Amino acid sequence: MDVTTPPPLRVDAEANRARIVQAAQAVFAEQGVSAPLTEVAARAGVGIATLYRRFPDRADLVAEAFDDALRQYEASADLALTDDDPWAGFVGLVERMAALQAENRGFTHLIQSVPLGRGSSTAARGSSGRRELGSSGRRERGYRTVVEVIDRAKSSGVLRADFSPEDLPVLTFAVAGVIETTRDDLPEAWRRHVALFLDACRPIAATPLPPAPEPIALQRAMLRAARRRQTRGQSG
Amino acid sequence: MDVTTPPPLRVDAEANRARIVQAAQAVFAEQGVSAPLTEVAARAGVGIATLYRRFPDRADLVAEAFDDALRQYEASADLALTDDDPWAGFVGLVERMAALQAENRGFTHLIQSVPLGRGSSTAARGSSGRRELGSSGRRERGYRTVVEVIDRAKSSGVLRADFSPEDLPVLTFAVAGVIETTRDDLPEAWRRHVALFLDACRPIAATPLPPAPEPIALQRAMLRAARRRQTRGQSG
DNA sequence: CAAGAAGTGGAGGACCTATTCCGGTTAGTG
DNA sequence: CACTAACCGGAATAGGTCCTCCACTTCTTG
Repeated sequence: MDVTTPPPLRVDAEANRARIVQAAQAVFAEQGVSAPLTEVAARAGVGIATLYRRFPDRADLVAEAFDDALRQYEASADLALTDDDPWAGFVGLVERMAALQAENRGFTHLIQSVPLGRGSSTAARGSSGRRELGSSGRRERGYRTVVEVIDRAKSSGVLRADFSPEDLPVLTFAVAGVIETTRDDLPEAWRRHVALFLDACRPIAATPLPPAPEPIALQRAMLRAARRRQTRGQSG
Repeated sequence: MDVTTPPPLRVDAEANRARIVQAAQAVFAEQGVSAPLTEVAARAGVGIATLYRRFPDRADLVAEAFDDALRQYEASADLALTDDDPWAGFVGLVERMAALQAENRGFTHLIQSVPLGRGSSTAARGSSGRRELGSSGRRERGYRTVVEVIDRAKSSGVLRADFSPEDLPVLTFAVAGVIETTRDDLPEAWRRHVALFLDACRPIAATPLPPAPEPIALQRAMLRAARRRQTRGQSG
């Protein structure tokens, strides 16, 4: 797939492209990925048509705009695995993920928008035009590391045995709900909810739980949510 | 305030009014309180103008449409207080509240839309035209009971001492986030998150927590969220 | 049963965003 | 420097929702 490399852009076009991505980062961070594209174009100082020519699909723009954030996610997972204390690593990971969501409104959307393993829009083009690891690949690798962090914590006995990797995406949805509602007036409210969640993760707190979500269904749910966000805005 | 009772409606108007409320219940439950009012009107079999004449403000319609749900909330709290086992009462309350959110998409919005103590749109009119306890009053009484449930559980030593009544509204936001994302593909996913939350509520799980939200700021956040939902839809 | 007050429906104006079209502009090349 | 392919910006088209206005209909009452 993708045997032909796209022709390089004219230098002015490449510059505009970069400015669009930069503007998108700012706008999406503030308003989420459903922000009006006209605003992205305006902030980039280009016409709306230019934006559409370069990114026919909003998802393409999103994927590229959040490459940095995704890198941080990846780094967070790696860092967690590095920690000598498996519990501290797990806690740090969970807290950093939530913090990323709080800092960057679009991160929540991204982490759901690019689930593990898709086919299309995988290759992102860097500012130089070289091919790089796409968002999808990055997200996938990140998730694999997360699973390792969880496994390590479980086998060290510091994380309850019935904890499931699928619990983290669900926490992501929950944190998104808290942040969405409290962003302006209680920007730190999510911390306490996360802290409670972490208390529940210790073996000593364990009581029987309802079954963890089916991974495939979870993925479907995330995809559907992403699609919803994309479709929205064009109406209500 | 409100010294003059509004004149009674014509019988056909009263019938239409009832049909609008009924339609609103169904539509809001399915789509949330930001659902297009044209759909409510259509399902009620009346013109859009009729709806607006009777409910100039969307919030008025919401308050009345969810009177039943609010009654269930109140009943849930009462029931929890009745339970012999303070812990079982608390657990039941939390689970029922989340279940109400899952069943009725608008409930989440309502419980945030009518916070403790406002002034206006307090008096709802029953189908007979009599004045009744308004949504606001109902919600306020319900919340008082919730606080009692929490206090009882804490003084019995079955609920961690640093638990705060404000943690429940925040849980509501979190559950809303989970349900919003998983409704179609994992309709039961919220149960596990709630179960984890409950595990965290036991004294044995307690570790130091970040401070609980300021009640006044929490209320502001809820109001703002309600306003956001109201303003939305007219654009994006 | 005949005013006339009360109520009704749907068209229309105001917003907002997405997406395309096209005449004008500019970087790159020989 | 001249020419062309690539590029650009903004206007225009296409939805979708909110809310108001107004000519028409239907209860109610004397």
